[in-house]
Amino acid sequence: MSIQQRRERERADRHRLIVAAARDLAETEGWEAVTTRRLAERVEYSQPVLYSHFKGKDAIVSAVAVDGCGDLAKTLTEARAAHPDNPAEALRAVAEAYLDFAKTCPALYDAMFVQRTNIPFGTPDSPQELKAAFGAFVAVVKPLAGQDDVETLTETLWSALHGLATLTGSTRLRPDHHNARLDLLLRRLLP
Amino acid sequence: MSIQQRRERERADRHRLIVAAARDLAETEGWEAVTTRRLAERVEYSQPVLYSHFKGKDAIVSAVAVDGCGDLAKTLTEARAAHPDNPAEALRAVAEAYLDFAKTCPALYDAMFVQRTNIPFGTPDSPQELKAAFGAFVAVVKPLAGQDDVETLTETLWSALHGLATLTGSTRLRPDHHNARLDLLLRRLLP
DNA sequence: TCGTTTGTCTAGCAGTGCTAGCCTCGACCT
DNA sequence: AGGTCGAGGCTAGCACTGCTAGACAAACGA
Repeated sequence: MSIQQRRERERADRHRLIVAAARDLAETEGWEAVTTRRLAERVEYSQPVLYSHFKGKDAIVSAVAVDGCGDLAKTLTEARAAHPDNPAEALRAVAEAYLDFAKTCPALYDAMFVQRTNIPFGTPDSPQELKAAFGAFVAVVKPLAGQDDVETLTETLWSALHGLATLTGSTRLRPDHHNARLDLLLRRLLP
Repeated sequence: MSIQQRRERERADRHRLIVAAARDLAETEGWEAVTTRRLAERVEYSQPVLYSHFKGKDAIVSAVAVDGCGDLAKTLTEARAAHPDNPAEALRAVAEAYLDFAKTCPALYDAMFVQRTNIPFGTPDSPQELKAAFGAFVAVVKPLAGQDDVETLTETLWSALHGLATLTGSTRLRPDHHNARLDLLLRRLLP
């Protein structure tokens, strides 16, 4: 019995080790550097071991993405909590935290919201980390929604921030004017 | 002299043929299916011929992207021209045309605005097609900008639409509510 | 007609994701 | 305690990727 438990624990540890290594490698050298061979070398196992934990490389990327959603949720929640009595300030803090997250961890952000994935978004069986991240957005939008549907407005705000994050990150927008765009967006979208 | 001209003409034709084949293949089967071998087969030349026209696969993707920007510029300009005396209607038409473009040609859109590229965006030496597409946005935003800087506001609107397009396209937003999000965005961002 | 240039092709390199099949080691049962 | 057996790791290999060196042929200028 206890042997079985120890094995499962070791398995879970190695699972986490793989995800952490993939995330680290991606953030350091970009996703194109994350090959099964290099990843296997990092975790000091041979390549096929990865496939006994994950169905394929895509599944590893997805695991990293879900992991990242947990981090994002935490970041956003903290940003909101810093301004408990000022909805507008809270919104601004959350928006800035979101864009900062995308800027600080571009590869992680890419896995979460850009790369093709089969993580279920916006459905009841979404991973809890994902719901938490979206929930943090909803909480900060709610006081400012007026008569509009909160979830729809939240999705719209999220989309706008996502657009800013990705277009800025891929240098498709003028690098200065970054703050001006955010100011404009928040002032006009959620006054 | 004329021989030289004929050769250059043939080269240009083949250049266009390659770009068109890449675009078609990407749109039909996705970018992951666009390999140099399959592309060479499509244009009925051997693989190394591609490399006498383009520095590498990335350059082919970039050429497709620039090509697509020309199409997008045309689409947006037409959408605006359909409502010459109603700025709000023109904006809505352009926004819808943009999202429709992204939905209809997802692979092309991906090459233009998602994939990593070294096309210079937002600088004086951007390709003319790109400037034209952005110009169409500027034209439609201008009458509604009020006191805000037109270019900054245009970038913000574009970002928001881009966010909607990509998150919708990757099924990260609830599929219904699509129109509700667009309504909300336009009503709040550019009333 | 004879070089020379221009262009295309075959063949191959190093690297990718993924898997078949062997082999070792340790947990079990007698 | 010793034999059995299975979980789990490994080596080796497949079919594919982007890209390139070097052979070869066709078309050009003299």
